[in-house]
Amino acid sequence: MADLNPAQLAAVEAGDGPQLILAGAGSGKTRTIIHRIGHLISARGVAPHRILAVTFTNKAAAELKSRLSELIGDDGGGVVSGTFHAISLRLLRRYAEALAYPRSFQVIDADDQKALVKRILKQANIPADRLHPSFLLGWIEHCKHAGQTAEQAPACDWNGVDLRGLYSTYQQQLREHERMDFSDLILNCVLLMREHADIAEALQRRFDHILVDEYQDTNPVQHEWLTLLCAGHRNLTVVGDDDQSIYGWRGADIRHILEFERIWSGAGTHRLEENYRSTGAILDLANAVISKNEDRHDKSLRATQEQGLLPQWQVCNDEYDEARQIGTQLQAWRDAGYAWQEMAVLYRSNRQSLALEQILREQGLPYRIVGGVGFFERLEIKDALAYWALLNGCGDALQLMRICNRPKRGIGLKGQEQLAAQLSGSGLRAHEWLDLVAEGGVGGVAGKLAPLARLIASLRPQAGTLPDRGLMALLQESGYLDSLQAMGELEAASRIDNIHTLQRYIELTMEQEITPIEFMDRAALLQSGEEAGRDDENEESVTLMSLHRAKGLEFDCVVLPGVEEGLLPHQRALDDGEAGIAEERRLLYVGITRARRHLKLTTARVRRLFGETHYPLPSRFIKNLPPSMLQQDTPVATASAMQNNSGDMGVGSNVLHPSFGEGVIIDFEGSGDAIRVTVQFRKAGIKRLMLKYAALQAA
DNA sequence: GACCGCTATATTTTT
DNA sequence: TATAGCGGTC
Repeated sequence: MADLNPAQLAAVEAGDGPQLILAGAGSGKTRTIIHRIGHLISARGVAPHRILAVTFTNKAAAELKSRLSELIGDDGGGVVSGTFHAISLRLLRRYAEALAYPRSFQVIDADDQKALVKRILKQANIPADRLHPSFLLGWIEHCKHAGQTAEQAPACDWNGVDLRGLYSTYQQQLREHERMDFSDLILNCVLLMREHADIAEALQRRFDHILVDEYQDTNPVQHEWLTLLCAGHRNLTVVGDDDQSIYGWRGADIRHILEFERIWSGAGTHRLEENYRSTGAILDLANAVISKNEDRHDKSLRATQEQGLLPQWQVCNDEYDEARQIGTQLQAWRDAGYAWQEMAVLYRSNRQSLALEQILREQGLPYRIVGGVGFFERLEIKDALAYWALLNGCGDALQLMRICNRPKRGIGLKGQEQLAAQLSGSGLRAHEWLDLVAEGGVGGVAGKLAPLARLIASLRPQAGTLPDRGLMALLQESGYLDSLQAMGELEAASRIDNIHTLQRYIELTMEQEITPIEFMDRAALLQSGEEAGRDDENEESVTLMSLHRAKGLEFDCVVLPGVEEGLLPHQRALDDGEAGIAEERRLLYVGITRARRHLKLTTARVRRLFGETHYPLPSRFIKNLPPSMLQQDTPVATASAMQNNSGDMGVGSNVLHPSFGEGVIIDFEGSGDAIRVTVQFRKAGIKRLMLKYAALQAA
């Protein structure tokens, strides 16, 4: 451990009791956790299986495991590590019955969850304009994040609708379908411990040490989860950075890390402030930006790398100009010897990728967009998994309903209702019921399922054996694969390709001799195809993704487009007042600190969003920075601009614009070439214009 | 049951 | 401005 710095070493060797490790961006956070775990095992004699390491993503959990094995060998494998959700699910599998759930319950995904809420609202005859499904779901999630069951949730009347009642209905329906949603995984674990002292005690005795990564992102129910689990020993080590708390909108409460020392009396605090990632110039900018936030642990990153080049700030004409400038910059970095995969463009809103995509394609630069529909959320993957689950004897009613008419079997909405009623009336599990159907033991519409049921019954002996040929045979012979062809050749090919990826993943995973339901758990908790064996990470291409997705990653060269008022900070965050702006500032901080060597920020003078034209001001976050921190690069605009003599105009002047018509200036800002005016147009409303480019005339 | 056209909607989305 | 999903109609 000779290569740890003093602060890291102190954190690694800190004794029992609560420990807070404030780890700035690029300060060797993961190394420190791993070494601390290693220290607990080798120096303190803690048994590996009595250590629990909690993360937020599967990727982080996997990295932890592999680096731990690297450091301490086989013992690393004994450490229990996983996401909050994965660990919770494992506990719930064992104790589900205490919550009146069958042990074979499944996890419901976001799509099915939304469909369920929609159905509930429809049944209750509540139209979307009175209560929007996503609003209801958001409210329920909010309650769950706060650790509130339907009974404990606050009474809430929305347009005469009782939200708490609907929350309760939603839970009932989930239970009837034998499903839990993602938030339930955590909340139900907490309920288990709240309501069953014996289980709580057993779980509290299970681990001697708990370590949590990305602690700034914990929400109240996760906090309670941790509090309950380590109630016996209080050996809780949390690692995080309050300056990187960007999930407040998902219920994360930054106070858990800000007030850690108050919440956990006697806590030790360790600050990791030496940054091994970025150049000094990049860190100077990061520090300058984040220091404007008020509620934060006082710390600042120190560079260990060379000072490097100043980050650049470029003002562009519009989003297409911005994209072109970015393309030029990326090419310049490439010419300087950087690989494409060492570059990233990180934006606030996914919509920003549109113009970038278009221009980068025109310029012939390789890029990949991260985001969008996750692998396991794809239609064909969900279908294939439903078939697989039914084949392997763990499918449920939702899965049967999903595939009963795919391919077309002549079962319409009415038929599906009938099937659902028959199935639930039988009291059988879906696959048992299907066997009954195969034998011709069910009448009515169910008859239309008989061929499928018989096919499944005939293939079932092949299920669970390796190599697993059952699924592909089922999809082929049931006509499912053929039904994909109806979507067009290209699309069908890509979907079938995805199914083959799934097939490989199934075989790979089943080698570990896990049960079908455990396999379904993994699929439910995984979201990307990367982990499923599709590896486009190493592709030779520039990465385009949202700032949120970029947390935890690093690149040699980073571009942050759209550093503007309205986008960063986002308009919608401004409504949340100071707290909203602080989180947006942290988002910019996260973006800046992703860069190792080169950083470029851009701003557009004109940005079209949803068909509306905006004239954004540069972000407040980069205003009033010392001029030595950013190299401003503002080329002469190419727009056909009319030169105005601003001397003729001022606040109150009447003006005329060729497309917006008559208006009056209500604000004036800037000087020289950078004058912005805010104009109240009589018909077009308030617009901000760059005087130099606006064809604005004194009227 | 399929198709077409209208309309609602657009911040971020670790699980 | 772009798109997905829904509802109406054939």
